[in-house]
Amino acid sequence: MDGTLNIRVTPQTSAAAHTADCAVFGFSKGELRVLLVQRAVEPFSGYWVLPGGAMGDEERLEETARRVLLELVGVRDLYLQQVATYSDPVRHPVRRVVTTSYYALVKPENHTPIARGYLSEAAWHKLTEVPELGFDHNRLLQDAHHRLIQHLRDRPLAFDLLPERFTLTEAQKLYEGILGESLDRRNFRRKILAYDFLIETSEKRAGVKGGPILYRLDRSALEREMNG
Amino acid sequence: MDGTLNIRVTPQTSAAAHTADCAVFGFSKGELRVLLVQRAVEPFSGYWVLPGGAMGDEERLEETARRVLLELVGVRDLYLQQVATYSDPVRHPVRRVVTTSYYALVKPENHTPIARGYLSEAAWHKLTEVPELGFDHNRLLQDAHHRLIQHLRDRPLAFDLLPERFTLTEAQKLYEGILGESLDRRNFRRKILAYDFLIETSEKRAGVKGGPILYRLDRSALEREMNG
DNA sequence: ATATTCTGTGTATATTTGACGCACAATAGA
DNA sequence: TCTATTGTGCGTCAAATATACACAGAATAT
Repeated sequence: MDGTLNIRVTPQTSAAAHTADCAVFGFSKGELRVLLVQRAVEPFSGYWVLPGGAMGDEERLEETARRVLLELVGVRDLYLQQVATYSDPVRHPVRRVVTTSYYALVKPENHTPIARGYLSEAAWHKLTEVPELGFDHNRLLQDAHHRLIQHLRDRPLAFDLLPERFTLTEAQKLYEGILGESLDRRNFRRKILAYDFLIETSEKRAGVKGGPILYRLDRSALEREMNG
Repeated sequence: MDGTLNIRVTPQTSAAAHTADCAVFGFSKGELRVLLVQRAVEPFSGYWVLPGGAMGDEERLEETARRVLLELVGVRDLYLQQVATYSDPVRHPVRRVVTTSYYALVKPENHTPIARGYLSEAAWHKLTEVPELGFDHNRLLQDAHHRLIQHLRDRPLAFDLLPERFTLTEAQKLYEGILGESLDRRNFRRKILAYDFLIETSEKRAGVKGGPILYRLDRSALEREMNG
């Protein structure tokens, strides 16, 4: 695709590498966390960054993101969403790298991240205590978080972060953690039950005062809600 | 349909070309239109597509989009927004091309598109009468339109398409054209005036029954609204 | 047992949204 | 010039939605 009046010689064969970077969010101990990895090689050796990797020749970017996460945290993500593409020519100090960012949602307690390859560490960080990241990843992370909040406001989709059975209070804590604000218990309950993809089970959670009812997700109803 | 068998070994050095494609929306004669160009070369010779071009070596994708539009329709866009990145390995039949789509808003009456380079035609099409496009551009267009509507629902940003002074009815027609639905005149008025970036002028529009009041945009207030 | 803590439910109020009627202004046509 | 027509400007009323808040019951802790 050309047709320019530019004097540029080879815009066609511009060969920037393309990567996919993932903001993997997880919720544990009442806080939203993000999975970061620490680089052991230059550039930005010693810096924490979002996990990412180069797009393969036969791969779509989403597949790249999925593969990278699989290799790193050994999990098939429950939710993966494209956020944006960053193409500043000097965002990578060595060579030109265009990156497309995704956000993902996983359950941290299920997956202990392992540092592999060029990484020296991999760990969950509280979103409120994220250090200065390598490259432009602070910005990527910020944009991804904004997008997550935006999506969550429209339609409930964070249920993948909850266990198979959960109480409404647990769901509320999850929402509060992601949205970063506290919600009224009764209003949250009413609103979330207004959708009809929560199924009340006959079980109650033991060890908690009040004996809260356990709910489970009606996946088919959720699908309908997401599409319709 | 192919030609290039990839024997590439290292996914790191993957060198897919990267383009920016633009869904340029314009509003005229009460309808939302999109700027399409007709290809005169293979692949998809004779097909209409979204205007686009290859990213230059020193260019960010948004600059590419801006440059392509400048070269094609000779206009500095009023609004340009990234939509998504498409990376299906076979979305381009000849070689691998990743594309990032943008949508733009311009005033059609100000700019007569000119077909240049590899193009045989360039014209505004009613959004309701878009033909089968080359590549995956029907999908790109659809996604861009969705994004536009989404943005318009959140915050008013289509005022750039209006003349310096305009009546509320003109603004309403614009919204209706983009959203594809009719709105109640009085409710629209109330809602749009609830924001405070419309300044009532002392002038009235002549030649129109009712003598409607002309408004103008308070750019600084709009900025505040968009950011805050 | 008794106090404590958390869950579950209802209700009253304020705000936002949607539908609609009517008078006035400017034009168009006789 | 006078009248009909058409579109604007403004207000009202009802429905839906969001927000704030109070109390009873269940399970736990002492």
